[in-house]
Amino acid sequence: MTDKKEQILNAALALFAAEGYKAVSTNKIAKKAKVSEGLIFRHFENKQGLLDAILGQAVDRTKVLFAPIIAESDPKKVIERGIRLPFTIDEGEYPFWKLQFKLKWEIEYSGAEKMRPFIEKLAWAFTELGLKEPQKEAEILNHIIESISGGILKDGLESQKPLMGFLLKKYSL
Amino acid sequence: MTDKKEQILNAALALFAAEGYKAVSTNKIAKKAKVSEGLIFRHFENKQGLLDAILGQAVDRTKVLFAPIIAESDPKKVIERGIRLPFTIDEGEYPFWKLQFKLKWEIEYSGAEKMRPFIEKLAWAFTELGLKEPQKEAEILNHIIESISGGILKDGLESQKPLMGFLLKKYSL
DNA sequence: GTCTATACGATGATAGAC
DNA sequence: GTCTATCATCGTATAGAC
Repeated sequence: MTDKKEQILNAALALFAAEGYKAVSTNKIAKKAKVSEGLIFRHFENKQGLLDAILGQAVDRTKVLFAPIIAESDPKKVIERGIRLPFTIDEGEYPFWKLQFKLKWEIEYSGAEKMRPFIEKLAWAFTELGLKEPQKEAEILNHIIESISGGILKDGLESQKPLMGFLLKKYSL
Repeated sequence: MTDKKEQILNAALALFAAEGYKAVSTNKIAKKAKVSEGLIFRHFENKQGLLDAILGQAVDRTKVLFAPIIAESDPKKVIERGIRLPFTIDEGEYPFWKLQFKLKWEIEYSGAEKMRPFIEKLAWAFTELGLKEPQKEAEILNHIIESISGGILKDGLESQKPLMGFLLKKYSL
């Protein structure tokens, strides 16, 4: 944590999440990390390498996030946990997830791939519950969850909170 | 159309939508528009002014887009048109709307304001149809429509098309 | 591992001629 | 209205000393 390499990573994540990848200069990162600018290039070769280092965690962090849902064997609980998911993210992790949403539009960077296991699990749950078109139910619910997540990341938890209880009722949980 | 100012506007819109505001240089815009770089600053003062000129249309274009829905007096038709909306956007307008989505994350730029009349109309429709929590129903449907729109803009119409018929059924239309 | 100094192309923007 | 030439600054990246 007091390691300079860590400081660079933390500063870069915070700045990229707040202002975007292109908008942030290595100079700015160095200043925020209280480190010389050259050190960034020693550790990460170039600016892209710095972004890659941050993004390298994304696959793992997404897996961790979805793990309890994937492991769940009760279909109703799968839906419930899915709906609750965006509301249970630790605020300290907001910058990281905000960066994922930003990059989805700033560069091509496919976040869709990482959602697949989650969507499939939702589809499985809807199948178990006897819904007619489980795959499409799953995709719609995923759309809702993704859009709500975006809303939380952009406008704060409070802006979306009323929707959680409503959704749980709507999916009769 | 053959007007140089128009050429700049068109080139800038296409490039901003494809690569983002920060990522595109005035030099690149000038080359695409087949115009001298200096002319951009004669017409728009600075790069931000060029973006503002493009964004100036956003409020009006959004109004035009929602106008038929706002004017609709049959609540069922309101829901139906809302669901169909993202699927009926002219492909030639994709760059413009893609830019709106991009900027929502690249700069603060509130697109939320412009959606309000639409959400309120949905809420009115759900009220007419006797739903328990029309306001929340409206916000959820808006989330779905927004996320689907994003999907179309990012991955193409085909990626989302199967969901339209399903949604119409789900809302029993 | 870390810092200072610096190369050098790109970028937003201006001045002046036509 | 439009172009060419030009500028100051910023941005990424490297070299070399400690």
